[in-house]
Amino acid sequence: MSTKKSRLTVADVASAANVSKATAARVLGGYGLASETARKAVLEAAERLGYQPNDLARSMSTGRSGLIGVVVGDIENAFFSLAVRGISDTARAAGLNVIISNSSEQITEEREMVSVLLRQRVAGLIVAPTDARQLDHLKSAITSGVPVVTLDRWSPDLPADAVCGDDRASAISVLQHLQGAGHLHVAYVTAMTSRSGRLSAPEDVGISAVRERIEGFLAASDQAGAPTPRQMVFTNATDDAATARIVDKVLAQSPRITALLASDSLVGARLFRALTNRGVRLPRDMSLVSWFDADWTRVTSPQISVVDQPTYLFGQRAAERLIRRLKGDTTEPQRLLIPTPLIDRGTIGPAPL
Amino acid sequence: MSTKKSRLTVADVASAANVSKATAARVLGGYGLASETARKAVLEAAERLGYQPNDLARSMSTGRSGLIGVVVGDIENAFFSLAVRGISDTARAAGLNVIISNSSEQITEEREMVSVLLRQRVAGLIVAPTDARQLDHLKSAITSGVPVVTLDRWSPDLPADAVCGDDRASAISVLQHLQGAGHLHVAYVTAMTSRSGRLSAPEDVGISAVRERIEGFLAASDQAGAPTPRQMVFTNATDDAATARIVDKVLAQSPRITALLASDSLVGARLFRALTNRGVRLPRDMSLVSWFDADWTRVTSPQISVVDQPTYLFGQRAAERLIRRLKGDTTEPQRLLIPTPLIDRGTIGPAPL
DNA sequence: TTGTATGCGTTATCAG
DNA sequence: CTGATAACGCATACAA
Repeated sequence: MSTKKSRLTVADVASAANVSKATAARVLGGYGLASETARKAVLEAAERLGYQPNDLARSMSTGRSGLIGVVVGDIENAFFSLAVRGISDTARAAGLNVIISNSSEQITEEREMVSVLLRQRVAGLIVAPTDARQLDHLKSAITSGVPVVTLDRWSPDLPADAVCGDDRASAISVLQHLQGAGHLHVAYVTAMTSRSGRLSAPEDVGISAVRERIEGFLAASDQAGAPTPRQMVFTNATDDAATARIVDKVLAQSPRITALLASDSLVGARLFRALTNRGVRLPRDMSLVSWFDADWTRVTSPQISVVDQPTYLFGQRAAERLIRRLKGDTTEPQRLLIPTPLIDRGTIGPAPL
Repeated sequence: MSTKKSRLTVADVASAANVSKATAARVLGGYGLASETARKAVLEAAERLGYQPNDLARSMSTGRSGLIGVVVGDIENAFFSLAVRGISDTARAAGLNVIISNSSEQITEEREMVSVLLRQRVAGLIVAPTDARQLDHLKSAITSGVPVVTLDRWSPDLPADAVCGDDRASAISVLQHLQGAGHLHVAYVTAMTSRSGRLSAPEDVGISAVRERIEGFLAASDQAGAPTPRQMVFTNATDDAATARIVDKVLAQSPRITALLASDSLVGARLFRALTNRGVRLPRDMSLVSWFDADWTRVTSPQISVVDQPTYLFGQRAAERLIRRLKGDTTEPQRLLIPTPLIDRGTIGPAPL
């Protein structure tokens, strides 16, 4: 009799409590006025029947969805999953739910995911844009009133808050540190794909964080008088086999390369394995610095020197900024740079020779 | 003039195309009939205006939300983030979106998250229940018509599909393997918290996967004639310091413990660090096997022997099962056991003495 | 303080 | 084939 519909509504509670739908809605929604007696009757009825509000309907009415959308490159990567945790924790504390999706670092997937999230009427978006030159989908989100915060990446073309590491500066300071230890010939290795296996132009690097690190790398190399620094940027380190081939090239190169920079912790692990397999000893034969303080960097011997990117904090800050926007902050978009200090563990040594 | 409301609706498109709302809805929604001319007019207008459907409203109308809710113990843990990736990929391919939340392995948080997801009217739930003895919230979800699939964990009390590793069997086979190498005194180390630091009773282990592994461990120990196997289960390995204390206890114990089982890869890494710090050499002085084939297990030397839990596959299978349920499958709930083979890399050696 | 009536943007029914 | 019109579950002006 009573259970003809799938789930109960305010109307059911209202009639059970002998009040109008509006009154029941008011006390259940926690807004407007209601007498103490009415309130008690409604709450008692709701409890007894096991009423659960329908947030979908509420969102339709209010226009607010209570959802924020997140698009990261790859949730499997600890870099992002830590950031996601930071976002989740902060969002939840503010009563917001989080929908997460992956772009697999591909612009078509990123567009698709943003579109899906927009259709779900998310209140705001946190995105790690995979290509700084293709931001139209994010621009139009902003135009249509959905605030966007970019994570780990940034573009001057996009009027959105950004939370990033200080990539250019940290690349420079790492390189200077290495130069101080006598390393003139340093290579930068990234999983970014390219035809030639070497860097064409820094402008061709879609992920702004990587581009800025490379720019810093090139600037510091130039300044130290390193020859052909652009030839020292190796791309396509997408798996163990490809990375092993890069290591072979590196080891064969003359003048001898004495230090390696890994663009992220996955590349770092691949480099470490390839070097170890070839009997190269760290840091005696080769120095190594990896971006991101991943777990694995502290179980090797020696432990790996890293550029520490506190991505949980990235996530927290990004969520905080977004929440501020959702509360109506309309000040100028801000770019928040989070320091990413070098933690020199055991893989920076004096340059051999 | 034209842009008075925040976003456009079918009505806007309809009037722009000079058709009725109903007709516009039909072609935009891809249901019902429409003449070729009407269809063209509507699509053209939608394109021109930049119409984007409102999935919230659609969900309200249809009752289907197109969302599935996921509650894992900790998204930072590669075990879960891999599984989440498997879920996401599979769900997306079926046109479903995924809302992810963390329980932090605490039942109150798990309850809260399930409740939030239910209010969002998710179509189904994938949960890694943190306590097999507290499942009422999941039961009532099922009762109210929301299918549930449990991930990595399982309870006979819950009428839900489950996708798990074969924990009991793999624990037994690992122990037998160790026994074959002469190890009689083996310890099991877990991050589960307990007052005493040792196992009281297996029934007190809330996470069913861990309980089953411990049961297997105890059974195989008993059968091999190991004395007081229950004393060989060490709890509270929640961080490096606590784990180091456990290692001290282990090393001090007599008869000498010659092999360690790590309940997950975080515990494994902590054990590895503590052992290494103390100059214990693997596998000469101590053998070590960790559950989960985490990244870090292949950069140590020697590489770590692991029980391989293919959690991406766990996620895929769980999503597939859920999708099947959403399509109306009402057959008996099934428990899918996924093999978790031992990969013996370099940390199982002959027992010393 | 409470109730009535209407709107949110869809889908879906049912005459024309 | 098309067009009114009524849901869906809640919020909210406005009236009582």
